[in-house]
Amino acid sequence: MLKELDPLLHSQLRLGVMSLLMSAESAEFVYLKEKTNSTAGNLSVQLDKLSEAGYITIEKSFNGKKPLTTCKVTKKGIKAFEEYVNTLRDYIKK
Amino acid sequence: MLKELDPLLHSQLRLGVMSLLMSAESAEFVYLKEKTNSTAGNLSVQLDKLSEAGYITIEKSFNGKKPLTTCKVTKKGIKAFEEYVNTLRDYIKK
DNA sequence: TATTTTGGTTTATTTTATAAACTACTTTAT
DNA sequence: ATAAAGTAGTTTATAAAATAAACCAAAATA
Repeated sequence: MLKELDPLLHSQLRLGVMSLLMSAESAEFVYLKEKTNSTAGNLSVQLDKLSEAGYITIEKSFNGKKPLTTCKVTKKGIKAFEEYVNTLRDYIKK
Repeated sequence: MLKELDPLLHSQLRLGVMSLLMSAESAEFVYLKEKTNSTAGNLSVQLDKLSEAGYITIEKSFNGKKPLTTCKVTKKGIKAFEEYVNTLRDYIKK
């Protein structure tokens, strides 16, 4: 029987964000927006969900006078991502 | 930039169905229902969507007196699945 | 022969994703 | 100096998707 895929990660945008964070120490809102080709609104909502779940941390600061939102994946997030990938492999391996 | 994941395949249940069909010549409704641990209603709806998209064919017949729904993946479905998997690899590789 | 089970479909509800509108501030052009 | 446009987001509304609930017809079981 196929196992369930963590619904928090099985979303194109949230998975994209996590994927980027998995290989980047930290990433800024604008960078994530560009790389995932998402709208600011959608990204904002999805980052909140990941943060709510404890998969990432969000830090708001300023870059000179502009607001700066910086995200990092947490240990919990890394674990969830790895589990998700393992589960997914059952779906996509031939 | 991350590419978009075929939304028709990026659904746990539809992906599960496709995954099973990719390695099974054909599969019956009841088998798919068990393997994916889905409800009949949800499965029925999702099979229709895959069929609408031309990713699978659905054949309705009888097994003695009981209705029997048999599904097969099409060439188009195989191609779509393979493309999906390739795109997905960019998301889940470290 | 009433009751439950099988194999589904259809419709309604909930959840999720996306888009649109808005805020607050900054930079650029006039 | 000030209007217009751009940046970096958030909030709210809408559309789409997934799921659950209700239903149907026939068959098997008690």
